[in-house]
Parts: sequence; structure tokens; C-alpha cells
Amino acid sequence: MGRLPRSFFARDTRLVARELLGRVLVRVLDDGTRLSGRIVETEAYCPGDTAAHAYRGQTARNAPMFMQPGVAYVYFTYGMHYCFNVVTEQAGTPAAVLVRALEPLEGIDIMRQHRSRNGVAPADRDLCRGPARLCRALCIDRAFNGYDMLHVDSRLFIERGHPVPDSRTAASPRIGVSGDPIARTVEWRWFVADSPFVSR
DNA sequence: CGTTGGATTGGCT
DNA sequence: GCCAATCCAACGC
Repeated sequence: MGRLPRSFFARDTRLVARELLGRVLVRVLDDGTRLSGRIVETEAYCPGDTAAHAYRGQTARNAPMFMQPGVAYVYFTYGMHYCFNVVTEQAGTPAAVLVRALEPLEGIDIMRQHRSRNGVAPADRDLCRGPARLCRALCIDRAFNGYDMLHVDSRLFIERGHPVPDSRTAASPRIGVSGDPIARTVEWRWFVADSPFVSR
């Protein structure tokens, strides 16, 4: 199935976050193995948003958020976790969508290996349930920070999948956002209402 | 240059 | 429900 074009990401971040539901995030390993999952939960981090990493201007860490749409922004947090975003809007406008959960589709055996602790794999519904969990399952780390997902030979990209109708979509405040009451309460998290693969 | 706390998770009470 | 794990960029002095 074809990939979403760069123009898809070059739009309002909230619209992109909402329309990413049902799309398929694909990671191609060095040996050609495809790992993929249906996007079931996203969050928008917009220009001027006090919860966004770029709120106080450009820094070494958030620089990818200022790059062209379709670039990956992968940040390291809590000393051990990676989180994956796709950059949105025009280059120079800092914005991105955090992908928070996937319904595993391809390469589930490999994902179980990546997510195993002491030789024990979590239940399939937990493999990609959470932003750091999906990064571990798909082997997404700092090597993909600032990576153009629309490059011809890209090993990380998003396919069209099947858009989710409004009737099966729900919104809520974002998870783990503290500080500014506006940023904490605005409903910029979207998820597939009846999916067991959604976090929290 | 020292301090702080984070777009989280897993394990334990 | 609570808290430690474990790095490091950002910010304040």
C-alpha cells in the first residue's frame, strides 16, 4: 500500500493527528523484515503550545520539530525511553504529532522479542500500547531523530491504511502533560474509541 | 558548572 | 496507587 505524501503532514497539526488514526507505521529492519502497526492513538503538539518541547524556541534537542513535514522527531526521556513523533506544518513552524499506540500488524514475533523482559513477552495488546513501548517494539531510537520518512529508501514511514471515521474516534486531554492549565485540559489526544490497543 | 525534572514504564505495596 | 530507574538538555547562577 502507498505511503502518505509529504503534503499530508504539511497541514494543521490537530488535523494531521486526527487523520493519522488508522494509518500504518512501518519499520523495515536491516534484514528487510517489516514491522508494522495500525495507529490507534495520537497527540498534537502545536506552535505556541506550552506543553511542546519547542515552546521556548529552537534548541539542539527540539531542532527536528522545525524541519520539513514528514521528518521523524525521536526524543529520549526518563533516562531510558524513546518517543516517536512525525513533524507537521511548514518547515520553520515547530509542530509534531506524538504517536502513542499501535495495533500490531506485521512482525509480531519480532516485536515480542524486542519487548521481552527476562525472556517473558507481554500480551500482544501491550506490545505497542504506549509511546515508549512502541518505540522499543519497532526498534525506533535516536538513529531516526531528524530522519526524513519520505526518503525513497526510508526504513521508517507511514502508509495510507484505512482512515477511521469520526463515529469511531474519540478525543481527550493529553496524557502526562503538566503545568499550564490550558495545555493540560485542551483535547488534543485522539484515539480509536473501541480499540483495546489504546494506552492508559 | 550544578541542579532539575521530564510528551514513561514496570515492579512492588 | 506509588515510586525508582537512569540520562541529559535546559536553565539558573
